[in-house]
Amino acid sequence: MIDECKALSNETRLRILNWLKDPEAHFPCGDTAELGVCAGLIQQKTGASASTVSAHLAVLQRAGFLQATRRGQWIYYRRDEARIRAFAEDLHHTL
Amino acid sequence: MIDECKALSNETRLRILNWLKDPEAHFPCGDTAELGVCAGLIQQKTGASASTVSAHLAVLQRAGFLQATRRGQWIYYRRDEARIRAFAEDLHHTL
DNA sequence: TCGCTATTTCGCTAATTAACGAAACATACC
DNA sequence: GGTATGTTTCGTTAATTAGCGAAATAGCGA
Repeated sequence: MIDECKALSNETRLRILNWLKDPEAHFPCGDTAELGVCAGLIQQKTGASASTVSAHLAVLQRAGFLQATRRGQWIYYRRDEARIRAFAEDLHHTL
Repeated sequence: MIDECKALSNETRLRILNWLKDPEAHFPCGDTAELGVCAGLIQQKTGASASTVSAHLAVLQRAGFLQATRRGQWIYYRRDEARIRAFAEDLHHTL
């Protein structure tokens, strides 16, 4: 629970999660098939450096909110909706 | 939302919130009338220093999770259930 | 293998958080 | 006012987080 709360304690990471809720709308010129959105597009949209965004994505992945799939030199990220929902409900019950 | 998530990103603070869910059960030898639990009892139960616990309680108060009432030299803390519930639901909708 | 692109990891700096003991402040009593 | 207790604030140290640029790694095509 603490890792998840820490993952959500950052504006950029909240934004990324929100964008990935509706990839087609937020990444119109990207191939956002069921694999998700590639790291490069996410990086561009945040306006931060590639290394910073990579670290953010890693935090979100470690918290269980994102799943990653490598396809060649591209890595696609998508939300793990089940984990996100489970966390939200768990938190609701814990508080 | 970020302040709230940060407030929850600490084991001791989570514990305090949980204890204050049911004050009578967790603080049996304390006067836990509707004012809540006095800071000294909370401090003792955490096992941390008074200054540390004071800082934790301040974080929880700033996040809106706790309300404080001073009665003479004692300060009593209680949960703000409405704010806690609102945050949990807001988070649920945001994620 | 080389050159290129995509991405992560590393090294660094700066800011924030966590914890403590001491000092300061708030309240009460004699 | 002096003393005592409860609590917060301050000053300090240590750990963690945030962000960057450079270096390293991963994958691809010629």
